[in-house]
Amino acid sequence: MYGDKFINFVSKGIGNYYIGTGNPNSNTLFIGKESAIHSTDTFTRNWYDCNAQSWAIHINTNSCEILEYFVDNNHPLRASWGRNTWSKYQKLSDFIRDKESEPYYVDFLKHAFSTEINDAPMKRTSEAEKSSIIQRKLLFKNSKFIQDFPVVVLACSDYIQNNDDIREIDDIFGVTYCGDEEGKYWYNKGNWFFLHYSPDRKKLVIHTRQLSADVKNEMLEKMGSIIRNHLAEIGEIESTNR
DNA sequence: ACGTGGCCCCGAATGGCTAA
DNA sequence: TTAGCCATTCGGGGCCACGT
Repeated sequence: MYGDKFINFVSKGIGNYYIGTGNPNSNTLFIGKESAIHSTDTFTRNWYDCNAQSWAIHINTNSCEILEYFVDNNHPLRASWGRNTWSKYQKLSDFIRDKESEPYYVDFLKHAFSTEINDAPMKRTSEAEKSSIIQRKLLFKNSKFIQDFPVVVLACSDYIQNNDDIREIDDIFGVTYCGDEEGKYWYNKGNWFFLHYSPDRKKLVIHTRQLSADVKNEMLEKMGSIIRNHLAEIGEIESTNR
């Protein structure tokens, strides 16, 4: 059910780092800033800290996480639905699969895997501890599991950089920016994304902002169609029951 | 009438730049 | 070196159009 690359990534992570959530066998990886968990929320903190351990159990028992569910009135995601990150991931996933969005329904976890570039959860990004991001970038660079996804969405804005001096995205993911004409999508100062491809064009890495409040639907729709076309071109239109 | 989603504005925080 | 200024980002509040 799970491949060696993932099993290896999980076994090294027990007691060390956060793995993520969703379907590790999918073809799309979402990388956000950090999990939005309040410092006083011990229950969710505990869930986060035990993430690698619980993946080890899933591997040993051939089970998986709950990958689809309805966000009812009592669900913590309900109040901020439409603004929070998971509702935006869901919408993007719907565009990728060219599917109508169902209100308050989560199933993008079946079709994508989600993790964070900062392994230090905090409710607000401004208060988050950011000193360990550099180590996690190295972890991602050296992980076969992370590198194998043919589509990576870096939804973490300034936590990772590609500019005149620093080419972190190129370096970590083995890709290059394909230029302003083909690869730059700019809607306003808070809505933009950039395309990067591997030399053989099989891997697409998209750099964008944290997908949460004030994200334009138009941007998600365009991003989704680009990902969909890419998956079709490399013959990865996903199977439905992985 | 009401709920939902899209959008805009505001505040807090950060980081870069510059002038004193 | 440091204070001040500005641009950027993200969460929250709230308004409004639209459809049922």
